[in-house]
Amino acid sequence: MNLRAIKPLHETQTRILDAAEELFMQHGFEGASMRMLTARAGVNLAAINYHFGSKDALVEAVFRRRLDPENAERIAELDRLEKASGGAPLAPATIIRAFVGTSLRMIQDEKKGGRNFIRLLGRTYTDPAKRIRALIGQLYAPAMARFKDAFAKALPELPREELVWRLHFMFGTLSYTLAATDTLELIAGCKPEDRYDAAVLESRLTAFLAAGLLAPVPQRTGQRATDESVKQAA
Amino acid sequence: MNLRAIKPLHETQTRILDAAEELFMQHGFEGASMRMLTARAGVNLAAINYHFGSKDALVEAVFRRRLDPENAERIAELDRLEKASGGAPLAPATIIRAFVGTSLRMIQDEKKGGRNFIRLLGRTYTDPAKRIRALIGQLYAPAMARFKDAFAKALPELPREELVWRLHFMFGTLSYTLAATDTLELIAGCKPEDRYDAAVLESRLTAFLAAGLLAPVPQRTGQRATDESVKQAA
DNA sequence: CTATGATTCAAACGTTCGTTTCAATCGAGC
DNA sequence: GCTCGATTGAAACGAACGTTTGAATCATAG
Repeated sequence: MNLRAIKPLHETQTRILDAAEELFMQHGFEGASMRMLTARAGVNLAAINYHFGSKDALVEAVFRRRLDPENAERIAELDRLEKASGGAPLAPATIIRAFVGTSLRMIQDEKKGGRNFIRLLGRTYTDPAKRIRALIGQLYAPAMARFKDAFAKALPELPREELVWRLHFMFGTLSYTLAATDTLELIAGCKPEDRYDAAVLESRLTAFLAAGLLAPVPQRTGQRATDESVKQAA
Repeated sequence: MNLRAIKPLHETQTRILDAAEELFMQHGFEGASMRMLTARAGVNLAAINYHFGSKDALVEAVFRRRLDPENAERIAELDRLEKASGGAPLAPATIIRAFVGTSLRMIQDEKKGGRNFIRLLGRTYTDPAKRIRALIGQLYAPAMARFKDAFAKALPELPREELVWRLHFMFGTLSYTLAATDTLELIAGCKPEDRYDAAVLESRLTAFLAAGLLAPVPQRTGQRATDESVKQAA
């Protein structure tokens, strides 16, 4: 009674999700219209509302399809690493590589979304729509908490507040790197064919991020004249 | 013949630019409609087309108003530092601080746009619309080239390709940090009142970025199985 | 005061948006 | 073969979009 339905249903839904992934990345969520999406997917205009309910629900489905497995994999890898170390704290670079590597592996695996989705994801972190950022945050929260604990265990001497900031910086570097396609050409001519070589990029990113994470904690000399400016902003 | 016109003309245009800065940040360029913008600015619906020509031209004006002076200031500060050093190469952290500091100073100075514009800017780096990214790139290009040369002089031993990547990472960290408002709360509870204390943030960011910039260059062991994946992506 | 050019105003333009409707089509179960 | 729920199809919905129009209003120069 349901076997019959699964095949073509899954087929249509998948085609819509694939088209949405690509067009959302190219034009944004508001810029990609229902008519563009359905035309690209080769389905009827009404199919999105029929299968997903609304355009907003489609956006959520696009992210859930990729992020739920990805973050599960991320956490599983961290579990594996900690189990293998037998209770000894992991090296920070190892934790970084576990987090970064999972994202970069998506680039190479078209089945997991490839570059399309990962660039869409990078752009969405800073999307102006609060609803969308909230969705992303919610999907990332468990993995984020898990990795934060791992870092705290690996760096017991680093002040908690400084750690939080540095995780913020690291997440920013990763998401921006995955999203940006122009800055690199802006800074200097860059061969695009090795720009997304995931293994090389993973090494570069891990080296950069690990060094930043382990940077000496700056003495807080900067607090002199800032109180008033904070107050005026309130 | 023109003095009379300057006052109210400037007044209306400024009100529109201020409203656009805020609403573009909150809703994005497509999400903020002409009717929202003019209502917030307290001007007639036709005023934007009258004074700026089109909505697209308004977007460009919003960025030009802030970025042209900002990047001029950035370059001037670098000139000043190099002149003061008397030909000796600058410390990388000094160059970073010059770049980062100019952005962060905007946060504290409402006359220069304050948080509103700087967050709008951070979000725009990854905007899906090619036209907008091209505009931002064009406005940043001179400052970018200038700072790239300064870093190359400060780090003669760092391979040029690695430097370009690390500038990419650094620019990403900065722009994401300025844009993101949610990730920090996601990672851990964070007192928002010191989140945008520019002086403290400048110290944190500079320490993080300088460490990343000076990280050991990773040996490129990652190139083993990546050739095929590069080809399949082409 | 009158004439002139700049600016504001209310109203409407045609287009496109996301969504809905309802008939047509499909495919398995009795 | 017929029935019935699931899916697709073509067409239309009202709303909102960016833009344009032409008259009204304003402030100055003569």
